[in-house]
Amino acid sequence: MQRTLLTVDYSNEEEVIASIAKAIGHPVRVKILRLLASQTCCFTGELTELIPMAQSTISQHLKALLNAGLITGEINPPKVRYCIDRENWQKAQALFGQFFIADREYNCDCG
Amino acid sequence: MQRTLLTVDYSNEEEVIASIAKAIGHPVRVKILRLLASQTCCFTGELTELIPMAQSTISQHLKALLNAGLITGEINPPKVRYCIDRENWQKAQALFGQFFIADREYNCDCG
DNA sequence: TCTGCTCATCGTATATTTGCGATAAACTAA
DNA sequence: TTAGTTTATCGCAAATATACGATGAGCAGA
Repeated sequence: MQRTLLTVDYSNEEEVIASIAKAIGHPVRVKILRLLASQTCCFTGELTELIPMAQSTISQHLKALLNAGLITGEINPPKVRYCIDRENWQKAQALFGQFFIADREYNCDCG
Repeated sequence: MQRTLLTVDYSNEEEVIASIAKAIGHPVRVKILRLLASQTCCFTGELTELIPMAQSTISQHLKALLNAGLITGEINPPKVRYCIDRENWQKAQALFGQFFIADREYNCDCG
């Protein structure tokens, strides 16, 4: 892919918001997050029973959520326990709260 | 029973959240949304002055935000005025609020 | 008409994502 | 050691996403 010659200077916050949103931006990952956030901890094996996808595919999605910092993976042989990363989860909540709330100062008088 | 103002099918809710998150999941689109949401008035081609990217690329990103329902595009020859879609913006705010707040019922006792 | 302006779309190239089966890795228990 | 369990990673194919320049569509005014 061609990239811009200019260096786009995003504020860090914009990149953080985008990366989190990107991680959430898939129905399966939304489902996984909801399962982890609203119930007790899940293992990958339980997720494969709840989500009709190949185990390798679910593992990939879990990896994406891990990389985004939204979940943690605690090795507990022979299983791995995945949980919501509560600290980052609250940070994300605050970030998106501010992001959407920006609309409050919005005062369009050009229409 | 119904706790939100939204009348979204629960199975569809995951797809709605994912599609919105996907639209937000790019730094340029985050920047655009912030500009539209925080400025006093709506933007048109001024975006090309604020974002060092080709005009066609910015148009593509605007189209993505339009498809996600996050912004509106009002033709005002020879310009187009883009605004936050306030109704959907508030719906998105509510959706993500609920989504992150699900953590409250989270009670991990498996560690 | 013609010109200029703004924005959308097309065509292209490349990057990334997504999904699967197969297999490897790590550990436990027999 | 061997066998079984669970999860991660590899390799591949197909679909999407990203970015650009070039071009087209639409409108206003000369």
